[in-house]
Amino acid sequence: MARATIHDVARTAQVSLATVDRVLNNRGGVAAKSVKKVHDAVARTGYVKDQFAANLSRGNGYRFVFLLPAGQSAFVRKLIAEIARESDLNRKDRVHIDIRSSKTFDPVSQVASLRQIDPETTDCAAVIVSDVPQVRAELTRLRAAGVRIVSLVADVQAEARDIYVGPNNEVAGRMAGQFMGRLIREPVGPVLVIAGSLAARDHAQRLLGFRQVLQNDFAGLTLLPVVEGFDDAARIADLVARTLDAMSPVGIYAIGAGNAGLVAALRRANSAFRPVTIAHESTDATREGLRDGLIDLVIDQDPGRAVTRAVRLMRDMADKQIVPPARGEIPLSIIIKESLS
Amino acid sequence: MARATIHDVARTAQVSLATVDRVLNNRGGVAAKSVKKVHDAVARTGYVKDQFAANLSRGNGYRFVFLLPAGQSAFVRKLIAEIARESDLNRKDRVHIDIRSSKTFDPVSQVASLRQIDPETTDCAAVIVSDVPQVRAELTRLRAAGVRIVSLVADVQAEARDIYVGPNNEVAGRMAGQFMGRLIREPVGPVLVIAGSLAARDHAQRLLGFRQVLQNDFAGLTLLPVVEGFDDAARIADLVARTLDAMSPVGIYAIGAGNAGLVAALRRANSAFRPVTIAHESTDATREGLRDGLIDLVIDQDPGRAVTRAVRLMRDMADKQIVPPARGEIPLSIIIKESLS
DNA sequence: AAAAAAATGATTGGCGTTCCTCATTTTTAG
DNA sequence: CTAAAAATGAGGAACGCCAATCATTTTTTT
Repeated sequence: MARATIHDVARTAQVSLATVDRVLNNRGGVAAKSVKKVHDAVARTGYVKDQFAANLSRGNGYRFVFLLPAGQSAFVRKLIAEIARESDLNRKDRVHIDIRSSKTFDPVSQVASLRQIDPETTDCAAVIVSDVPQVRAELTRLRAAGVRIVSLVADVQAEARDIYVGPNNEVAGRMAGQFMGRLIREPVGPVLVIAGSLAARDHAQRLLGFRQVLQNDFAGLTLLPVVEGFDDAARIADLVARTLDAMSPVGIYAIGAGNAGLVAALRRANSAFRPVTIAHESTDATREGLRDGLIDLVIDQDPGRAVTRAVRLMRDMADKQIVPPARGEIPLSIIIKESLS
Repeated sequence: MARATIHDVARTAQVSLATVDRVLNNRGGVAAKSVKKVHDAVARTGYVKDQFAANLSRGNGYRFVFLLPAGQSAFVRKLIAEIARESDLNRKDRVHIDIRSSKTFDPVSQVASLRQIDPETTDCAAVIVSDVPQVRAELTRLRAAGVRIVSLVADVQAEARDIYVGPNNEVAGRMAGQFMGRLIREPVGPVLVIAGSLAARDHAQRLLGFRQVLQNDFAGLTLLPVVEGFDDAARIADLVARTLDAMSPVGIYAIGAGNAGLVAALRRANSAFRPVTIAHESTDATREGLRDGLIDLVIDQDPGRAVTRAVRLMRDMADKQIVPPARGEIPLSIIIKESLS
């Protein structure tokens, strides 16, 4: 049996095609009882809109925007590559993706970029932005204008977006804590934590989770004062080198980016003892660290996956499907030396 | 600028629409120089087929078959649920998925099921089957008849399928080995390995990887003779209980399913000492084990992800896109107590 | 009961391909 | 050079839905 069409729905609902159309695309001006008749008929016939025909007819496809932090960070570069890839793969389905950028950690620049997004010509935007009032206001405005908003990688307040696509960062921190405690053969001593910026919501949440586990399960480990490295490799290298000398930490947890500095410092350290080191994101620097035994474990949020998922959900949202929040969660992967191919 | 259509291609190629169509859908009967003209025009205009229009016109959408092992294993149940979910999500895009099953580990039954697949009415099949000659022959026959074949979760010989979607199982085993060595505070003593069946290609590969790492990096750990549990919980429970008493292993690596038995045996064990335990797949049993501290770490191949990926690739293949083999690889995730939400 | 408003029906053209058929032109073979 | 074969052109119908317009019927208001 072929699939049901609006004709079938009209016939079983005993109304005209025009009325079915009015109901399905809620153009209004339909009596309540007719609406019900149509909905019943939809249920009875098992009608599902043929998205191909719909898109073909409407003419326009999917117009998406990705708004990313500017800059050369390995993570962002990877993200861009993945978006380009995804864009190619979806071109045959009329998906058009526009990549834009705003200054990292700069709400003013972010707001400016958001203002550039024209609700008339974009169906959905995936953004990596700061969770601050001005930005939230702008997001809310866009949503009101009909642009669906996806917060990517770093979440914002729930009211300011339609869905969050990314990992659960508190869980990430807890995993880091657990592995830290267990990979240190004798878990007693100071642990160094380097964040990018504690104003970034993802970093703050990782720290929170990490703290929880250390306090509960590994009382022997003490947290040195958390330092902010602002994802700057040189600064981090210096910082790590000095801490290694002064405090002899048994563990290092690098929450943010700039891990080339971390690896460099560890490589130069001339002590026989090497702290258990955990970092985030699979990049050239962290993979090199893993390979050479300088980093023990990397917690990765596969950007390819996040992008694929984001595009998928954007399509579904543009198709007016209901998207449950859980569908945005992407699992974290753990990478160790052995996972490198 | 709107996207190019075949009309644009025809115009810039200076040929008729009919010729463009003949070339693009290679119906033959076109002079070599016209073919070239068309291809050039495609390149020049940046023409990409509008899959919506194509599907609408052709009438039929995507007809896929999943062939799974029968039985009540938690993994298969989850797989089925994920396929159903994916099927729902894709219905609007005219994807129709048929789920069938064959007796587990039974090539004869598998061949029979494969024979049931009608090349006329199916575009692509994703199968979990044994990698044996009869099955391979049947797969090859199907491929020749125009059915694209995806080997799911467990691979088969490359010639017998179009692409493998699943994790790299040797890497999985290596990861297990590395964590085994590092999570045991003092890595000296015997390690118990339980496989489902060493005839299953995925299990054999995991064992291979595990062995490699233990031999190279953790010489203090010795492998007890590998036992086959045939994914049977009762048998495994008995086996584990007896080994715990007799050999006091410092580690247990459960390669296959039936982990309810493993957890039960560990729970009943009344020794103060508990071996470091690593298992595969996130199921009720393994999650319970993690939560209660009986299992230390689970290596998971997210079935949802495998299914999503499989469907995506099946669509791309049905659309006659070139699909690079690497796109089938799905990463492994590591689950510990802390990852449970 | 008449007038106004609301609801519904009927119909049309178009979206970009696919898959036809039939006519015409060009090339090749004899 | 003619006949046959090959290549090309021209055009139309269909796929299922959308977005209109205009006509007609039903309901509500005065």
